[in-house]
Amino acid sequence: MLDVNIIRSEPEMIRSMLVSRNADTEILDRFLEADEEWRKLTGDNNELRKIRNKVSAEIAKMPKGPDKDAKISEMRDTGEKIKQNDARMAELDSVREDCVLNIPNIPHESVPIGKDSTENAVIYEWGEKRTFNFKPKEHWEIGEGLDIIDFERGAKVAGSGFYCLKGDGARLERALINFFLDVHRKQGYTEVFPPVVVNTASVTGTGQYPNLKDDMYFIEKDELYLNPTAEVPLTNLLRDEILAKEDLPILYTAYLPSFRREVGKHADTKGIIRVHEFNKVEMVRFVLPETSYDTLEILRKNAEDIIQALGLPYRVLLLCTGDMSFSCSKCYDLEIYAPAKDAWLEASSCSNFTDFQARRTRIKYRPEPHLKSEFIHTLNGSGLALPRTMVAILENYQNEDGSVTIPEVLRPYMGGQERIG
RNA sequence: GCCGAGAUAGCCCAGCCCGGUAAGGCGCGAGCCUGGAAAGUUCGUGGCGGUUUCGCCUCGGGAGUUCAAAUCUCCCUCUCGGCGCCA
Repeated sequence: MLDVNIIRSEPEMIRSMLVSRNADTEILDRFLEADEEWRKLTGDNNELRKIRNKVSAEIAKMPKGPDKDAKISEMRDTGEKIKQNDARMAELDSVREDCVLNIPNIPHESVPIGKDSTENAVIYEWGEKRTFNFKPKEHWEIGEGLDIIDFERGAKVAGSGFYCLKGDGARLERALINFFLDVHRKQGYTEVFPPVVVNTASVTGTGQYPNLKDDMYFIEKDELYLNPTAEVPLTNLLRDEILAKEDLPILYTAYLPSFRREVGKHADTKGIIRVHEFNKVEMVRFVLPETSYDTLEILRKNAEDIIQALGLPYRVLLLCTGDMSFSCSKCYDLEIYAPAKDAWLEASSCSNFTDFQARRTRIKYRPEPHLKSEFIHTLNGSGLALPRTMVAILENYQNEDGSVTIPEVLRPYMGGQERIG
């Protein structure tokens, strides 16, 4: 959510921002129109209330009689007028809120202008792509060959888009989760195990609601959403809190299953690249505003360290305005190389949300004692999404006989085992 | 699921029965005092707008009654306790 003062004072900047993000500008005009009338009525009612407060105090002190009755009757009309204005303001306010909740964050000046993912900037590549002296298999072939991924039975239990890991596959998943969390703990994050369901206030706070609401699983009876990303519960842990300046930065990490309905998305339906339920380890940072862009670089490094430790080739993308998600002002994607299709898989997204989420969640700090509290900045990065890391490991570490070598850093988590199969 | 008790400023808490400017304490900050500190004392310490001394809003959320609601009525949410059920 943007500061409404910015929308009022620089509407043309907001308009061109919306265009650069492929968003509809009609929302801006709707806001400005509603806001103008709302502000006028606010002023009117302020004035009417002032009169009513004053006269009510006089009434309290007046003796019974026609003078008093006249005042009361007068104030009855004033009260009626206030009530009418309030009703109109409530209408306008819901328009304003609807608009402001649907206006995306303002991209940082370093973000390239572009219409879609083809215009993202590749910052650099890391690692050597392995050369194979045989034709590398797809991850699902490897997984099924080793009986460590079971698509059919996963679908039997929960439906299409759900899968099951077995044996060393399940152990590898657990090893990765533990490894990721251990690394992040050493990087300074506090490990958290939050709820897997989140309420509407939480998904509104981080910006998934309303614009991504159809992509989340919703439990109607309890009005709860299945967690779409641990960014939601982690960020909302501190919702409506005023933090002490000396407590910042606050760093949380969590392993949590994530659920996405993936409506209308038909690419990558084979394998585990795009599924409805996946595990993910997430990092969230609550920081002082002036440090957030430097922190984004650190956050990205925190995620990169993991991919490097696994020895997987990857590249860093700086997303352009047209491809960035709703809440962020700047975002890097980390894509791991998958040799079977000669493709890059997005395994991490590291974003600075500036005060956009903090404003929605009302997370503040006091710069100096007794000064006005201000919104903090929030950042979030995946470290990492499990299925795509699994794909990259299976494909990059596969051997000609169908077995998979376990990356060295994971072996301590698998009882010293060196290969699967 | 049933019954009961609660929700008031950063924190604690009074006011509610009986409607009329939200009291007090803690913590924090500033001034006075002091050689310095403590103690003492004065002031400040929710939000928005205007910017000297002003106004409006704010008592978990919403609706209602009233000239006037923290206070009365109704609905909802959350917390705590008891009972029930339960991995």
